[in-house]
Amino acid sequence: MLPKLDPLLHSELRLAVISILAGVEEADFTYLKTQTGATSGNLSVQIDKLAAAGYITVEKGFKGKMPRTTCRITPQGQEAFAEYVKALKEYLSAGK
Amino acid sequence: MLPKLDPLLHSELRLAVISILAGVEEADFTYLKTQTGATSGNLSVQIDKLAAAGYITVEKGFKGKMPRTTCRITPQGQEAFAEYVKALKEYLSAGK
DNA sequence: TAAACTACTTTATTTTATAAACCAAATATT
DNA sequence: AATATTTGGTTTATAAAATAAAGTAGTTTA
Repeated sequence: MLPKLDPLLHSELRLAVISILAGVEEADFTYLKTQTGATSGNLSVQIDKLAAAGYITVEKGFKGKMPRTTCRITPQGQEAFAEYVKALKEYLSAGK
Repeated sequence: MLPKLDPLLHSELRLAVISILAGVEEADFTYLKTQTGATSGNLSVQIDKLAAAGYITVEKGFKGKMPRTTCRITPQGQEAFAEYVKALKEYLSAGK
Protein backbone atom coordinates (compact mmCIF):
# COMPACT_ATOMS: atom_id res chain seq x y z
CA MET A 1 0.00 0.00 0.00
CA LEU A 2 1.04 3.55 -0.64
CA PRO A 3 2.64 5.39 2.28
CA LYS A 4 0.93 8.33 3.94
CA LEU A 5 2.19 11.72 2.82
CA ASP A 6 3.14 14.02 5.70
CA PRO A 7 0.18 16.43 5.65
CA LEU A 8 2.38 19.22 6.90
CA LEU A 9 4.53 19.03 3.83
CA HIS A 10 1.84 18.08 1.37
CA SER A 11 0.78 21.68 0.92
CA GLU A 12 1.88 23.75 -2.00
CA LEU A 13 3.17 26.68 0.00
CA ARG A 14 4.71 24.78 2.89
CA LEU A 15 6.43 22.44 0.47
CA ALA A 16 7.81 25.41 -1.42
CA VAL A 17 9.11 26.98 1.77
CA ILE A 18 10.73 23.79 2.99
CA SER A 19 12.36 22.99 -0.31
CA ILE A 20 13.74 26.50 -0.58
CA LEU A 21 15.08 26.31 2.96
CA ALA A 22 16.53 22.87 2.30
CA GLY A 23 18.89 24.43 -0.20
CA VAL A 24 20.08 27.51 1.62
CA GLU A 25 21.55 28.45 4.97
CA GLU A 26 18.67 30.80 5.77
CA ALA A 27 15.99 32.88 4.10
CA ASP A 28 13.94 35.79 5.30
CA PHE A 29 10.23 36.39 5.02
CA THR A 30 10.49 38.76 2.08
CA TYR A 31 12.68 36.41 0.13
CA LEU A 32 10.32 33.52 0.70
CA LYS A 33 7.44 35.73 -0.29
CA THR A 34 8.91 36.75 -3.62
CA GLN A 35 10.16 33.26 -4.39
CA THR A 36 6.86 31.60 -3.68
CA GLY A 37 4.56 34.36 -4.88
CA ALA A 38 2.44 33.83 -1.79
CA THR A 39 0.48 36.52 0.01
CA SER A 40 1.93 37.72 3.31
CA GLY A 41 -0.96 36.33 5.29
CA ASN A 42 -0.74 32.88 3.83
CA LEU A 43 3.03 32.79 4.20
CA SER A 44 2.85 33.95 7.80
CA VAL A 45 0.37 31.21 8.69
CA GLN A 46 2.29 28.45 6.94
CA ILE A 47 5.61 29.50 8.46
CA ASP A 48 3.97 29.31 11.88
CA LYS A 49 2.80 25.78 11.20
CA LEU A 50 6.22 24.64 10.06
CA ALA A 51 7.77 26.24 13.12
CA ALA A 52 5.19 24.69 15.45
CA ALA A 53 6.09 21.28 14.03
CA GLY A 54 9.77 21.96 14.64
CA TYR A 55 10.57 21.77 10.94
CA ILE A 56 11.99 25.30 10.83
CA THR A 57 13.18 27.95 13.23
CA VAL A 58 12.01 31.55 13.04
CA GLU A 59 14.16 34.38 14.27
CA LYS A 60 12.87 37.92 14.55
CA GLY A 61 15.32 40.78 14.34
CA PHE A 62 15.95 44.00 12.50
CA LYS A 63 17.71 44.91 9.31
CA GLY A 64 18.50 48.55 10.05
CA LYS A 65 15.23 49.82 11.42
CA MET A 66 12.98 47.42 9.56
CA PRO A 67 11.77 44.17 11.04
CA ARG A 68 13.24 41.03 9.59
CA THR A 69 12.06 37.45 10.02
CA THR A 70 14.68 34.84 9.27
CA CYS A 71 13.84 31.19 8.72
CA ARG A 72 16.04 28.13 8.80
CA ILE A 73 15.30 24.46 8.34
CA THR A 74 16.02 22.19 11.32
CA PRO A 75 17.51 18.69 11.17
CA GLN A 76 14.02 17.43 11.94
CA GLY A 77 12.69 19.39 9.00
CA GLN A 78 15.36 18.01 6.72
CA GLU A 79 14.51 14.50 7.75
CA ALA A 80 10.79 15.05 7.24
CA PHE A 81 11.46 16.55 3.85
CA ALA A 82 13.65 13.63 2.80
CA GLU A 83 10.99 11.19 3.87
CA TYR A 84 8.27 13.09 2.09
CA VAL A 85 10.26 13.03 -1.12
CA LYS A 86 10.83 9.33 -0.74
CA ALA A 87 7.13 8.66 -0.16
CA LEU A 88 6.14 10.85 -3.07
CA LYS A 89 8.31 8.88 -5.40
CA GLU A 90 6.33 5.78 -4.55
CA TYR A 91 3.19 7.58 -5.60
CA LEU A 92 4.67 8.75 -8.86
CA SER A 93 5.58 5.22 -9.82
CA ALA A 94 2.62 3.46 -8.25
CA GLY A 95 1.11 1.86 -11.32
CA LYS A 96 4.27 0.29 -12.67
CA MET B 1 9.27 31.37 -9.43
CA LEU B 2 7.91 27.97 -8.63
CA PRO B 3 5.14 26.68 -10.89
CA LYS B 4 1.64 26.18 -9.62
CA LEU B 5 0.76 22.61 -8.71
CA ASP B 6 -2.46 21.38 -10.30
CA PRO B 7 -4.77 21.40 -7.26
CA LEU B 8 -6.74 18.51 -8.67
CA LEU B 9 -3.72 16.28 -8.53
CA HIS B 10 -2.12 17.74 -5.44
CA SER B 11 -4.32 15.67 -3.16
CA GLU B 12 -3.10 12.50 -1.57
CA LEU B 13 -5.95 10.29 -2.68
CA ARG B 14 -6.47 11.73 -6.15
CA LEU B 15 -2.75 11.52 -6.80
CA ALA B 16 -2.76 7.89 -5.71
CA VAL B 17 -5.67 7.12 -8.00
CA ILE B 18 -4.14 8.85 -10.99
CA SER B 19 -0.74 7.28 -10.55
CA ILE B 20 -2.26 3.84 -10.22
CA LEU B 21 -4.36 4.41 -13.33
CA ALA B 22 -1.34 5.75 -15.18
CA GLY B 23 0.27 2.34 -14.95
CA VAL B 24 -2.60 0.05 -15.83
CA GLU B 25 -5.19 -0.33 -18.56
CA GLU B 26 -8.07 0.02 -16.11
CA ALA B 27 -8.92 -0.45 -12.44
CA ASP B 28 -12.20 -0.89 -10.65
CA PHE B 29 -13.47 0.83 -7.53
CA THR B 30 -12.68 -2.07 -5.22
CA TYR B 31 -9.14 -2.40 -6.49
CA LEU B 32 -8.52 1.31 -6.05
CA LYS B 33 -10.00 1.12 -2.61
CA THR B 34 -7.74 -1.68 -1.41
CA GLN B 35 -4.65 -0.20 -3.07
CA THR B 36 -5.16 3.25 -1.60
CA GLY B 37 -6.64 2.21 1.73
CA ALA B 38 -9.22 4.96 1.33
CA THR B 39 -12.76 4.84 2.62
CA SER B 40 -15.48 4.26 0.04
CA GLY B 41 -16.95 7.71 0.56
CA ASN B 42 -13.71 9.53 0.08
CA LEU B 43 -12.81 7.46 -2.95
CA SER B 44 -16.22 8.00 -4.50
CA VAL B 45 -15.94 11.76 -4.11
CA GLN B 46 -12.41 11.98 -5.46
CA ILE B 47 -13.18 9.75 -8.44
CA ASP B 48 -16.05 12.08 -9.28
CA LYS B 49 -13.74 15.06 -9.22
CA LEU B 50 -11.19 13.44 -11.47
CA ALA B 51 -13.96 12.40 -13.85
CA ALA B 52 -15.51 15.89 -13.83
CA ALA B 53 -12.12 17.28 -14.83
CA GLY B 54 -11.87 14.80 -17.68
CA TYR B 55 -8.80 13.14 -16.18
CA ILE B 56 -10.45 9.75 -15.96
CA THR B 57 -13.49 7.96 -17.33
CA VAL B 58 -15.86 6.03 -15.14
CA GLU B 59 -17.86 3.14 -16.49
CA LYS B 60 -20.58 1.46 -14.51
CA GLY B 61 -21.46 -2.12 -15.29
CA PHE B 62 -21.87 -5.48 -13.62
CA LYS B 63 -19.55 -8.30 -12.79
CA GLY B 64 -22.06 -11.16 -12.60
CA LYS B 65 -24.82 -9.63 -10.53
CA MET B 66 -22.68 -7.23 -8.56
CA PRO B 67 -22.14 -3.63 -9.61
CA ARG B 68 -18.72 -2.74 -10.88
CA THR B 69 -17.23 0.68 -11.46
CA THR B 70 -14.30 0.73 -13.83
CA CYS B 71 -11.92 3.67 -14.12
CA ARG B 72 -9.47 4.56 -16.82
CA ILE B 73 -7.12 7.47 -17.24
CA THR B 74 -7.72 9.70 -20.27
CA PRO B 75 -5.03 11.25 -22.48
CA GLN B 76 -5.87 14.54 -20.78
CA GLY B 77 -5.29 12.90 -17.43
CA GLN B 78 -1.99 11.47 -18.55
CA GLU B 79 -0.85 14.86 -19.71
CA ALA B 80 -1.93 16.55 -16.49
CA PHE B 81 -0.15 13.89 -14.47
CA ALA B 82 3.05 14.28 -16.49
CA GLU B 83 2.96 18.01 -15.99
CA TYR B 84 2.28 17.68 -12.31
CA VAL B 85 5.29 15.40 -11.91
CA LYS B 86 7.42 17.85 -13.83
CA ALA B 87 6.29 20.77 -11.67
CA LEU B 88 6.80 18.78 -8.50
CA LYS B 89 10.38 18.08 -9.42
CA GLU B 90 11.03 21.79 -9.50
CA TYR B 91 9.78 22.02 -5.95
CA LEU B 92 11.88 19.16 -4.75
CA SER B 93 15.02 20.81 -6.06
CA ALA B 94 14.07 24.42 -5.43
CA GLY B 95 16.83 25.45 -3.08
CA LYS B 96 19.72 24.16 -5.14
C1' DT C 1 2.76 66.24 8.13
C1' DA C 2 0.30 63.43 5.48
C1' DA C 3 0.46 59.79 2.14
C1' DA C 4 2.34 55.72 0.84
C1' DC C 5 5.12 51.79 1.62
C1' DT C 6 7.31 47.74 4.32
C1' DA C 7 6.82 43.83 6.92
C1' DC C 8 4.22 41.51 8.85
C1' DT C 9 -0.19 39.32 11.98
C1' DT C 10 -4.91 38.36 12.87
C1' DT C 11 -9.30 37.15 11.60
C1' DA C 12 -12.81 35.80 8.41
C1' DT C 13 -14.19 33.29 4.37
C1' DT C 14 -13.97 29.80 1.08
C1' DT C 15 -12.50 25.47 -0.33
C1' DT C 16 -11.10 20.79 0.52
C1' DA C 17 -10.62 16.51 2.59
C1' DT C 18 -12.50 13.16 5.28
C1' DA C 19 -15.66 10.55 7.78
C1' DA C 20 -20.12 9.14 9.11
C1' DA C 21 -24.42 7.74 7.74
C1' DC C 22 -27.14 5.83 4.48
C1' DC C 23 -28.92 2.76 0.50
C1' DA C 24 -29.90 -1.19 -2.58
C1' DA C 25 -28.96 -5.49 -3.88
C1' DA C 26 -26.51 -9.85 -3.25
C1' DT C 27 -24.94 -13.52 -0.46
C1' DA C 28 -24.56 -16.14 3.65
C1' DT C 29 -26.58 -17.85 8.06
C1' DT C 30 -29.88 -20.17 11.27
C1' DA D 1 -37.71 -18.86 4.44
C1' DA D 2 -36.69 -15.24 7.03
C1' DT D 3 -32.89 -12.58 8.82
C1' DA D 4 -28.32 -11.08 9.18
C1' DT D 5 -24.17 -9.76 6.87
C1' DT D 6 -21.43 -8.33 3.13
C1' DT D 7 -20.56 -5.85 -1.19
C1' DG D 8 -20.32 -1.77 -3.68
C1' DG D 9 -21.16 2.03 -3.62
C1' DT D 10 -23.54 7.44 -2.83
C1' DT D 11 -24.94 11.34 -0.14
C1' DT D 12 -24.49 14.39 3.46
C1' DA D 13 -22.24 16.37 7.46
C1' DT D 14 -18.11 17.74 9.84
C1' DA D 15 -13.39 18.93 10.40
C1' DA D 16 -9.40 20.86 8.60
C1' DA D 17 -6.94 23.61 5.38
C1' DA D 18 -5.87 27.21 2.28
C1' DT D 19 -6.54 31.69 1.07
C1' DA D 20 -7.83 36.34 1.16
C1' DA D 21 -9.13 40.46 3.41
C1' DA D 22 -8.40 43.53 6.90
C1' DG D 23 -5.65 45.33 10.52
C1' DT D 24 -1.18 46.77 13.08
C1' DA D 25 3.13 49.05 13.87
C1' DG D 26 6.46 51.41 12.27
C1' DT D 27 9.31 53.77 8.20
C1' DT D 28 10.30 56.30 4.27
C1' DT D 29 9.10 59.76 0.93
C1' DA D 30 6.96 63.90 -1.02
